[in-house]
Amino acid sequence: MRYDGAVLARKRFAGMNCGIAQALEAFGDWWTLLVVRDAFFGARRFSDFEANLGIAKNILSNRLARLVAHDIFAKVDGEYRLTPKGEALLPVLTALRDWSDEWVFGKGGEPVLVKDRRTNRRIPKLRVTDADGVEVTRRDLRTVPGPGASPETRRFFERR
Amino acid sequence: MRYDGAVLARKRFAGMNCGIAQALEAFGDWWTLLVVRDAFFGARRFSDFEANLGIAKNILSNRLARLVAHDIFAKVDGEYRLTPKGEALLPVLTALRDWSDEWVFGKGGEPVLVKDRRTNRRIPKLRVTDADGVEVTRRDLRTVPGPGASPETRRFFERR
DNA sequence: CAGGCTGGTTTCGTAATGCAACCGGAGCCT
DNA sequence: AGGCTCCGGTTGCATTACGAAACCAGCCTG
Repeated sequence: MRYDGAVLARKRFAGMNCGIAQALEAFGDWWTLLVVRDAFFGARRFSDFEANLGIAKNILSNRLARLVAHDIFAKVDGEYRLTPKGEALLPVLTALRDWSDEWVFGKGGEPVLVKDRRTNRRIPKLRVTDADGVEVTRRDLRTVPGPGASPETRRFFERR
Repeated sequence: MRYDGAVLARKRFAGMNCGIAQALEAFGDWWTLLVVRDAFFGARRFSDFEANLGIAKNILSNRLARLVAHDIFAKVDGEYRLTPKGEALLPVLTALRDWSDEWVFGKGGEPVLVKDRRTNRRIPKLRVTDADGVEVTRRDLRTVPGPGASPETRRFFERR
């Protein structure tokens, strides 16, 4: 299946001036992020993803095409490989797993553990910190328009 | 609209033995994470979300109900507030923004900047590190079944 | 008590999903 | 050559979810 650019563009956020919306445009549906996850686990071929996920072939085909279109996967020698842009999703996947380990499964209920291959020690949870490395919460943060802010975005922050 | 538990359950992954799938079960569609983002920006009332996102009322109603069902929001005095479980999504949102800032907008194109309220310095990007604080990549990692792994999950890792 | 605002629910057309069947090429046998 | 069987899809079609707009019920406010 060819990626026609319109999938998930129910209401297009492709032009939305927000990084989170942009990220969701690239992999913001049910399957897409699971496909990426499997790629991190080592899946490369169409049949790898198909077997691991139990996804319908047409949907898988569409999602892979989309990921290639977004330069998250590259198709070489009939295999789908993570690009640097795709590899850069590691913190996203890690944050999601951290969250569910803590709030869905709870301590001792983690279905998978991620360890350092050499030291065999667990990877610590991601922390949002200030420039000095001190952990911060939502209340310590201030969100301001950046250099790429649209007029609309600026207006939004002025209103607040 | 009442949350009937079936939304997004095209194929239910609610029981899937994977944290990422679990996270997606809670907020795995287009709008839901944007609703959460807006809550982090300070939105509390139905009309706040509606105005910021331009979302249809029925969809918003459904998503809010789902977020309440998943204990990410709590409805108190007619307002939707982030629970601790919801606040814990900060690293997820941060990871998504980090990624799009780097790979979609590029340096100097960031639509929004997140700063420390006191020091006014930017929050550094999230890094996946080993136990000593050294940044690691996908190739440094090994994924193993955890204490909560289902037999199916264990089999999957044995096969590899 | 008319009118407006908030916070929804209902209706209904449209778009995405997912199952199953089909298909074309490559690599074997024989 | 002829036929078998994977692999990697595409096509067709029924089902389901999504989303825009209309509607509605409570609560203020004048």
